[in-house]
Amino acid sequence: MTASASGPASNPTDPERDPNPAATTARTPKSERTREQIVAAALRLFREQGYQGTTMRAVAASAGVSVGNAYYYFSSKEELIQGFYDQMVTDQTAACVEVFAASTDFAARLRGALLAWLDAADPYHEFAGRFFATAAQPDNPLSPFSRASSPARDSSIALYRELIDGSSVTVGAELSATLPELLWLYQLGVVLYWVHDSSPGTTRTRLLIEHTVPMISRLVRLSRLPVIRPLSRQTAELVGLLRGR
Amino acid sequence: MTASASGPASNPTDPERDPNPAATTARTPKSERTREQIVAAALRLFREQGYQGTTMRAVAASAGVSVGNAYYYFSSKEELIQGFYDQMVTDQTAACVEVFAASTDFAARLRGALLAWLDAADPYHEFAGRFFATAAQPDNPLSPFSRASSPARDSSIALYRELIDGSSVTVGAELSATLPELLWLYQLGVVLYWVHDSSPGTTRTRLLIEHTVPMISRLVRLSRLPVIRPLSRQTAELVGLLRGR
DNA sequence: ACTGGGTTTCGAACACGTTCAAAACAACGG
DNA sequence: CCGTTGTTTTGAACGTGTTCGAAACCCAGT
Repeated sequence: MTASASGPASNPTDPERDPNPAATTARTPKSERTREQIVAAALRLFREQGYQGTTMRAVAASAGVSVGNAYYYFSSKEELIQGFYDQMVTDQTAACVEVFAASTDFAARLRGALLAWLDAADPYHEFAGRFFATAAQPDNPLSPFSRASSPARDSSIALYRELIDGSSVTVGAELSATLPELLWLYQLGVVLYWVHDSSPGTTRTRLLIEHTVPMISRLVRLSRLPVIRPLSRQTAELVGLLRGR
Repeated sequence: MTASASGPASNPTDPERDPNPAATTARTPKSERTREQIVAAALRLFREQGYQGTTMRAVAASAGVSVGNAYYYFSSKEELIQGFYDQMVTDQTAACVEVFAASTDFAARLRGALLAWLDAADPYHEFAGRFFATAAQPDNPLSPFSRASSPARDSSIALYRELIDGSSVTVGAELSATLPELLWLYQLGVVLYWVHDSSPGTTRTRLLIEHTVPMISRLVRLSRLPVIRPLSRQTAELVGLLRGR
């Protein structure tokens, strides 16, 4: 990690280099090919040698390009991780089609969605630690809250919207709008735990899911109770307040 | 960041170099002096130039030692951050003495404790991002959940125990044991938000506190209600289950 | 004083992420 | 074909975190 010479914010003019992040479509000519080769090589090496163990020189060599060329497409090593991120959302969404078709029970659907994420992420468990660490940095474009990852975030939230709407549960009016976002936050928490989970087969995380899903489900149902209603309202307000960074 | 040559776990035998982390006591001879000079220089530079902007060479020079010597005491640049961490807990605890003396109202005390943390951490806001990022790494000794930071964690949890016990609130039996730990987790969440908060004067974080403290307070009181009790119990169980990593 | 072993300090050397100026290539108008 | 202009590719060079073998220092035991 090299310091950025002078000021804090490095490049003053940033005229958007990235052509298009659309998944597999070959938008621009076949430079898209090179890009894919690089990200593929990176993910493979990350899986095999971990994040730290993978050098940019190795990625470039493995992709059959020069180091400089890798940097032409990805402005840093961290940015290569976006590939991983995208793949997670894609895989989870795909797996959820089946899950959602199987049951309308809220808890079952929530459980399924989380397990789907876990399955998709499993091969990258070791390297995910490094990933979420860098992603946790505020200014970092990879942060789950950042501008740059809003497409991934939005589609993840949309997934939870679908999870709720297709389920048999009735959500109180106050929470209805914000519940998907809350569930997304909950998933973030589970992921955070998973990252730290070194138990064989990530048993602990699965335990966490088995135990928390019923609690969430119960909470959602309770949210309509008169005693709880103010809390629901406050929660919804809070989310609204804190959003829009 | 250099790769660790061969396997994932680097050094096979790790015969504990660190003499003793006790705060300011000059335990071993006056090598302790050097250590302090280094950490002081580091914190100062971090504050002035940020984490990235501070080079190990600069830290060493500013402390009047050689680069190699700095590495004799701290095995990495990240490890220098422990100094920051320790200072936070110390400052917060000190400030809370006054806060706790001033009121027995649960919400007031909780609010005060959080604001105390905020005040202590404020000068390091920019650099805190980098800090928590690396701290978020599972294997990292700086992780708030790790073995290495258990003293800091324990004393933080103890602080919350005191906060509760000295307050006028009555906690349900099920939650009583685990509530301090839960509050510590809550604080972790606030800190996480603070790290990402770029509003002037960290207004947003203060808003978050003003809004969530009453909610927490309400939740704690509700925790004894018959409808909620099972949830409290489950929560307590969960914490017990997941602890003991 | 001298010796020997431990601790502390040094700074050159290394590996890696990143940058940059220039070369190679592609596309197109004459 | 030849220039011109824009895109892609290259690899040497730079700055930084980190390592390592050797020097300097300290201090008890003789």
